[in-house]
Amino acid sequence: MAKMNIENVVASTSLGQELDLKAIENALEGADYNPQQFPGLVYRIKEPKTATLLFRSGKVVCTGAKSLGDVKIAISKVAKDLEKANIKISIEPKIEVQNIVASSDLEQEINLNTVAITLGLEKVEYEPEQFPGLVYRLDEPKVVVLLFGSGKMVCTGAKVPEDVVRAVDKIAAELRAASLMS
Amino acid sequence: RLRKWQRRIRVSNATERNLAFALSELDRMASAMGLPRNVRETAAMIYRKAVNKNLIRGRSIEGVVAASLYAACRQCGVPRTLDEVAGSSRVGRKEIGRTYRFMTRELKLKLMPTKPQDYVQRFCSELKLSGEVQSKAAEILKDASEKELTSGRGPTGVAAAAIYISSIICNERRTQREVADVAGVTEVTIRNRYKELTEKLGIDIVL
DNA sequence: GCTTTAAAAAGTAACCT
DNA sequence: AGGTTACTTTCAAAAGC
Repeated sequence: MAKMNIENVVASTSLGQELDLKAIENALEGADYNPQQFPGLVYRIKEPKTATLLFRSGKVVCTGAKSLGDVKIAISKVAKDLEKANIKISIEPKIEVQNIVASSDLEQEINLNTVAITLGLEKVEYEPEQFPGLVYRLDEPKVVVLLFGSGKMVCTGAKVPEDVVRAVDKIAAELRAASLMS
Repeated sequence: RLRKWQRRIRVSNATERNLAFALSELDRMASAMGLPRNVRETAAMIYRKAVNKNLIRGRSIEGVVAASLYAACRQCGVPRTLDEVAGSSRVGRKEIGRTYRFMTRELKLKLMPTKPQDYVQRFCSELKLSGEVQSKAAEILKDASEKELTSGRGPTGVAAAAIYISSIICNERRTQREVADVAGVTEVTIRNRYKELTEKLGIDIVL
């Protein structure tokens, strides 16, 4: 019933050692470093298609992965590339998922104006002038869901896939309870 | 003790000075936007409430004034878009929007989402269209709403298309460009909304 | 608050033919 | 009139302004 698709996973970790970003930029293809603009070096790899941010402190942020498994694969590849380019990584990176973005579908058209007025106390924001989606903030799980007139949704802020499922189920239940959806 | 009094006087002066500045800025913007007195008074009331709740901390007076005006227009049923408000302010659209969200939250202002119908009178007046066109547009918008043709679409764009269609039906035709300029949307948007409304509401327009 | 990254949703906008 | 690209919204981490 709840077709949920993970679209993006953001995770962080640390290589446990300081990095010479200038040297890495020159050694790796696909590495961009503009300290004037941003303190992190951007390293893109094609498989899994991701963009990893490397910081002088050794802290790492991986974005773009389509699954939790891809995050591990991507970070392992980045570490391997760094070693090939002379930098030896001594520790096994402990990965922390920071955010999961997923899409889902209620498979029914929704009247956003009615939803905003009916459930519009503290958790709903709907400004069609600015953005077509209704912003729905949940406390438990602590995520934000964008609900569109088509019934399609985007859930962000989740730490684990289960948060997305719970959020979608919770919203569907609330809409049904208010007869805003069958 | 004398010090204490002097400080109170200083604070009092600063508070009064800021309030005076805010109200003059509010009046300047309201005049530039051609807003009626009731909207100005509502905005001033909202601004005073914001001051009383210390919502100005970390924000500019001009930003809070602009957001107060934006909120007042909506509360009075004669909304202006954030772009229109920003056009008369030194503060950008993005910040006015943020301040507006913050204020509605803190002051518990429960404003309804803006609807296309809220713009019909103003746009028709600027286009010098008759009450007949306004009524026709209102009729179209009512049907559009019932058939879920307004969810997620920009209210001004839907209103513009309904007015464009009505102007043709009532033989008071305005071009897409004329309506687009008044509504602050592009001709492409009017064309898209026009196509959807005529097709899904079964309106036949013979050009 | 900003800067940078990625990604989806649906609408609107900008630019080019 | 189309078509393509791009921006709007949401989220989190990183280091530093």
